[in-house]
Amino acid sequence: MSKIEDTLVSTLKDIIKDRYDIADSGNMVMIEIPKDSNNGDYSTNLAMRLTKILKKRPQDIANEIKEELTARVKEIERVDIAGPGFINFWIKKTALADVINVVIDAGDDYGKNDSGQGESILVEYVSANPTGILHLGHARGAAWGDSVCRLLKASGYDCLREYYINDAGNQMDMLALSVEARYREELGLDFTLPEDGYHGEDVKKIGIELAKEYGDKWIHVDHDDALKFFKAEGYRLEMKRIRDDLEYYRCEFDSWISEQKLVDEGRIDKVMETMTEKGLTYTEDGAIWFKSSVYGDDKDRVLKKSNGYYTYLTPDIANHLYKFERGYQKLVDIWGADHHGYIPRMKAAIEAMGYPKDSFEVDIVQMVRLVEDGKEVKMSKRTGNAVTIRELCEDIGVDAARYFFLSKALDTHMDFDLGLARSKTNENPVYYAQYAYARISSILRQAEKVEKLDTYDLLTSDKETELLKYINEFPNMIAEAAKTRSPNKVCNYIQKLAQYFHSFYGAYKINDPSNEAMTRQRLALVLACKITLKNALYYLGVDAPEKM
RNA sequence: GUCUACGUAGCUCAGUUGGAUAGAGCAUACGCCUUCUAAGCGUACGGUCAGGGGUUCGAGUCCCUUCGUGGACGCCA
Repeated sequence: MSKIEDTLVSTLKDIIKDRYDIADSGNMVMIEIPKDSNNGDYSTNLAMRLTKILKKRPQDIANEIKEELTARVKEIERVDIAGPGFINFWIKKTALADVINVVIDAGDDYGKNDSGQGESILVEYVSANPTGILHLGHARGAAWGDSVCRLLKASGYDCLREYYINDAGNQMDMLALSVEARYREELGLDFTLPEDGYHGEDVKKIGIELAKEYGDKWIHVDHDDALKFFKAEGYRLEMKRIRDDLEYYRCEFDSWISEQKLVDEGRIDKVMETMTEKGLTYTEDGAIWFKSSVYGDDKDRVLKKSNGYYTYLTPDIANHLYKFERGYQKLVDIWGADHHGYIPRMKAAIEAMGYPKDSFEVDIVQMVRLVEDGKEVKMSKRTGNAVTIRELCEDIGVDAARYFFLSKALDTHMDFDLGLARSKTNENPVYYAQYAYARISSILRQAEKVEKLDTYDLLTSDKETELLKYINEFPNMIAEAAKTRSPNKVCNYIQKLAQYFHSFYGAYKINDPSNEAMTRQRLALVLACKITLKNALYYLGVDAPEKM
């Protein structure tokens, strides 16, 4: 929260304490920036909220608060009571401009805040199986998860970005068989690709690579050894591809958790054991079931199949418990919409094992439809398969891809307009924002000197005030976006900031040799604007170009 | 059929624990470059917040219901 807002809130709290003896334990006192600037620089609905407690008319309460407020806060220029009891206040222009020096001093750190108060939070995202290429379905969740973590880190959360690798299930055996088939194919031998196997280009390439490197060596060894080899190599090469794609897409991870490692450390058997000891399981039809319906799931779920193998659920429970065991207070997973029905059973497991139910949250990524010229693009033209992340980014650029995915709330079905993302025109929001940045950079390059000043008394026009107020809001917005895990708020902010800047630019000539004092003050404002815009783009993982 | 999300302007979407006359961008129409990046700015047009009911000082927001769309309903992962 900025200095002025801080002052306002704490003063309002003091006032209701002193005058009405009401201690604000939660967030009774809130100030907001009215949508309509005729309603003040800031506004509070405090009087209306107190009306029930005090049993007085909101207008009367508002008037009492107004008196106290004008007496106590010197930065306030004017206070009005409006509508049903809103208290609106105007801040002295000179106080608003203080933000310029705050921004310039903070630099890359402007926007950082401590709203997270060190809460530890583990975010698991992407976690695609190492059996195929990352495609469109992963791209939205990947950009989202990455940006959410950038926001959390900036807001003082202790955040760990984690990728869970499903490298132990029977899909890995299927991968081995698929790789083997492609290997044989490349060697010109007869082969059969399993029906449930992986038919993608990626596996085919792995077969070709292995044939090139090893010749027919793996045809002549013991078949089990060969399969072990194909599994290991398939896994290694698939993971390498995934990591390369994610890096290219600017998604970073702090931790890669292997399911196989959980198996080797005995964590899955341990979970099974503990759940049984706690009486959470029963045996039926030769399988071991988890009484998940007791904890809110639709029905009970199998943990161990009658053939003795675990289902997908059991290692995943171990995966999540391991997060708690490492000391994380809060777990956030980002899952595709097709896993939606899986949430209740995982929540059930977490609750059953004694952890608070709401310490685990899942953000669901709704489906994305690729659209071009008004028609849905289902398949890649090149490969005939699902469109991959890399293919998408090579077409429209990483900046546009990330920005588009981040600009819509995660839980809405999204149409991704390829033509729009590709276009380098004003229709495209990414270019709108980046253009503003390039324009700012150009202005600053041409200036003789840009520096902090002691006073900004000339920045009093509506357009300047608008910019100042909005720049001042930035750390609040970041805190809010982190708390609600909503990078789309940052996109909205960027669009509006760019708009304010473009409008300001259109109204005034900034480098004006005939008015040096004004030029210096405006240049400092432009610099603050540049820093804010750059930082905002950083939280999205989008580049801020100096030139376009 | 059951569960779960979503439904806001012609299109794509915002809308911050319920607040003031529901907002942007695009599209459409009309203006603005001998001047710091026109990839820009400005003006206008555009709404039964899917329909209905309820909760209250106040509902796009919360609850119920109908309709529509997507997804999930395996001893798959």
